[in-house]
Amino acid sequence: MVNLEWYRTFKAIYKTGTLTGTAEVLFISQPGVSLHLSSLETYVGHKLFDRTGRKMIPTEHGKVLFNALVDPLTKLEEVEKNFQRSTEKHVPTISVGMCFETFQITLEQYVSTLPFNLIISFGDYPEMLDQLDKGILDLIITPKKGISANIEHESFSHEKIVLVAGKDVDSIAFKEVLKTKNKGFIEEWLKQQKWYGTTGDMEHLFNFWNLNFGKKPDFRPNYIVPNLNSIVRCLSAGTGLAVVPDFLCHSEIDNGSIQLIWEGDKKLKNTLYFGNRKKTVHHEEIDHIKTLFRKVMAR
Amino acid sequence: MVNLEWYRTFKAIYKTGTLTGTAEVLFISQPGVSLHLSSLETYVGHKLFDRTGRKMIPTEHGKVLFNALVDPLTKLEEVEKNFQRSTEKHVPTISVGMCFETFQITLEQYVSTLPFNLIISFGDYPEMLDQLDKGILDLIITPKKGISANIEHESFSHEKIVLVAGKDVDSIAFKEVLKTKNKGFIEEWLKQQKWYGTTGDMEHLFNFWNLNFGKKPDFRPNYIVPNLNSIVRCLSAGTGLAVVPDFLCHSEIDNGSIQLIWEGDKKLKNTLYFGNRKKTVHHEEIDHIKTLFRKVMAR
DNA sequence: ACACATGTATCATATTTATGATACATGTGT
DNA sequence: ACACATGTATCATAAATATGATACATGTGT
Repeated sequence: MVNLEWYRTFKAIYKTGTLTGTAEVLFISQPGVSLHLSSLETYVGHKLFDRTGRKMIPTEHGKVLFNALVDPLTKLEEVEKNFQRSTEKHVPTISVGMCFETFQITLEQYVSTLPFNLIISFGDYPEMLDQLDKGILDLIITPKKGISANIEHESFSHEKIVLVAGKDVDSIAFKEVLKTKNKGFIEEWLKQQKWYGTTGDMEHLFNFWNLNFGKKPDFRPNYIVPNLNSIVRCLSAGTGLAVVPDFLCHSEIDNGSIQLIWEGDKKLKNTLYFGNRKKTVHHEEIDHIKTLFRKVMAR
Repeated sequence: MVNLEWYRTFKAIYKTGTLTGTAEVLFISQPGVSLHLSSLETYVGHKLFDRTGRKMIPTEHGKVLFNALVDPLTKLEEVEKNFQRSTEKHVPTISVGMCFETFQITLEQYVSTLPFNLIISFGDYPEMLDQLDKGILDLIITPKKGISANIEHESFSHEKIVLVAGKDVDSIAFKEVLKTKNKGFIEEWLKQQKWYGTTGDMEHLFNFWNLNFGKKPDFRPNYIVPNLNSIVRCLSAGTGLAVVPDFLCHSEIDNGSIQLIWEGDKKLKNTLYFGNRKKTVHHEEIDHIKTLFRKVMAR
């Protein structure tokens, strides 16, 4: 098996052009460098440098190898810097998992202001929970609590799944229909309208329909757009209906570009939780993000 | 300095959960694994695993470290596979440098059909030439020849920098103006029109104007779009003028959605070259790409 | 053309690192 | 509660690796 140190030495030779220089850079002896290189050359089965008078010139194979490993190797060398036992703080990286739509209307606007690095990861909730436990994620925003003992959940807001419409939709007429309390009428009126949906999940629409009409919706949305925020933007154009979490369109409802026309007979409401490991070295950063969330969600 | 092998061992411990298992996976002894881990722990200054009865449980620091290094480390471990002295061929990766617009109208459509991996790199020509020499690129498409002895150039096509217009532009009128051969008239007529430009370089327009009017253009384009292909698409809508390389809009000119209204009094013409290292292990793949280019450029 | 500066390869030797043997620790099943 | 399976830590020792000294090679400047 190739010794990873050979790679480091190889890269340094490639950069410095001499074994002596490499030795100085890596704080090892020149014969050691020579040894590393010859070991690597033997291993890969190709000469990697042409030894000219003063300089090591990479061969074609050397160039190919170099390109194959510079990027990951450089990144790996960087890792060390973040772990030196030093007093100087380094900028940590926080990984947060949530659904795409939530990110767009909450954190996105603040990303550039964060005093640490951020990785947003989109995925489904059980997977996110697993990754949180494994340490791949540091914080998740989810409507479903997990059961792991290492993870603490904290509710911070609610989402209501509601029926919204563009401002040009005749909500007065719909109110009249609602007043009849006749499920058949209501359903029929709704099915007459133009509906929006997303490529991925129809979960909200299914649940909403199921809760209010006791069955699956027997129609397909007329327009399929990439995500829930696209729906909100489309509705803002004037017409159409969709079932979405209310917090995704608070501002649009407030300024009148979208109407909340029905919260449902039985209301569909989820609690939103923060989830993070109880033990974490990133409490400060996580709290920072939580604060931003609370600010955005409290309107 | 950390020994990169410690990382490999650390990752394996994280994955297997035991030192013994790690030893088997890495073909080293269990005490060796123990040594690597304790060395790494000493170095980073934190315990990385809790030793429970049967399993190594990563500590918070262990999780953070793991996340910091899995990706690059895994990639680095992959490198080895591509260099084993084996008879089985592996899929090579070819790096090609060219300008963004050229890529879009030539290679883009064939990318999925290539029997090798491809990395397209966009940059300026001198830099690309340098990277070609260093082995970071394997092939470049450029209008400027370099001088390095290791690099061979081959002309394969030409580009004419021409004045094009949307189909609704009154080219008959412009022909009349051209007939006057009065530079002032021509310039005036052109400046009356709506012009397109790109965010980045105005080089084509500058050169064209300079060659035909002996000065810099004293107006700014009315519409600034991201790249030359955007210009072509915008012009296809009907109106507007732009100076672009002809090969970017061959098909649009042919089908009449764009008019080539002036090649200039003095023609602005570049030769396009392939550039690659004379010594390369990727001749076959490079020839494949060259063939595609010749096919696209010959119309 | 020469001395010199710069750089690589090869030794014997020193140091580091890995190993096998084994003691010790902790869950598991009866 | 006990024996046993599974796993880690710690030795002395073996093997691998790194080092300093030095020979050798090749450009550079006078």
